[in-house]
Amino acid sequence: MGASKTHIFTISQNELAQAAKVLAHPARISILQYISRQENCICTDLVDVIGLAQPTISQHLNEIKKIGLLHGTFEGKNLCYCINREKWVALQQAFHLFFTNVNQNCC
Amino acid sequence: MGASKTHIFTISQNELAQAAKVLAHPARISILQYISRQENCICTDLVDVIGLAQPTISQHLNEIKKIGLLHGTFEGKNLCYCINREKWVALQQAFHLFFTNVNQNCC
DNA sequence: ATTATATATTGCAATATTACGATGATAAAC
DNA sequence: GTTTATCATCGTAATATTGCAATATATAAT
Repeated sequence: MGASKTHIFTISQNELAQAAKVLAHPARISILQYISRQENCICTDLVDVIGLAQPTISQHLNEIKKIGLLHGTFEGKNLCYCINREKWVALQQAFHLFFTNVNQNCC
Repeated sequence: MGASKTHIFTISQNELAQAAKVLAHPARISILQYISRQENCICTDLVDVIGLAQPTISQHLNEIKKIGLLHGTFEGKNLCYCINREKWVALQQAFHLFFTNVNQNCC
């Protein structure tokens, strides 16, 4: 096969896994950390800072955008990406709950 | 290429991404949740409960083991898997730090 | 209008992941 | 010793991910 059998799991299991997948690449970790340190952020910066080709950065940004963690607004020719704080906090909470629940019932 | 360029990122970025990758599959989320609800856990149970073939479950368990999140001890012919609480708490802390740091500096 | 700059999209190659049948290893039960 | 039960490993097919060159798009600057 090769594809995950998502249908045999719950929605929240799939959602958490999906979110984890976005964080499952050092480039995307690095991108999120960099954006959080800037007032705003343009792709060119990321290409220089991170050291991957422009299309690759663009793809990674898209992965992060897909789960609603980023929103970008064009300011002229520059695209300023920003973290969606609401979504960020929600995700943080989801991970927190998972870690806490598993740990509390742990054998 | 197809392989991540891990060498251009920091150790902690790679480690967090690596851990996220382990959580990036609903089967592994489900396995961890199930083990936490049991006194201990044997592979056969997981095969029945989750609904994936035994070799597939075994592979997923191995992924989780690789980052030290599980330790299994044989009790006769049964292998009892247990969550490594120390490692679990350390991972929880790593995710907590990441989420908090990014959020605090967020634009 | 033309050129330069910034980002997205397409197409493709290399590699990784997911899943399972078949087989192997080990220990309990008989 | 043979059978049964439990788990791991091997081999392999299907699919997903990663990365980049080439190209497209869109705005700014000239």
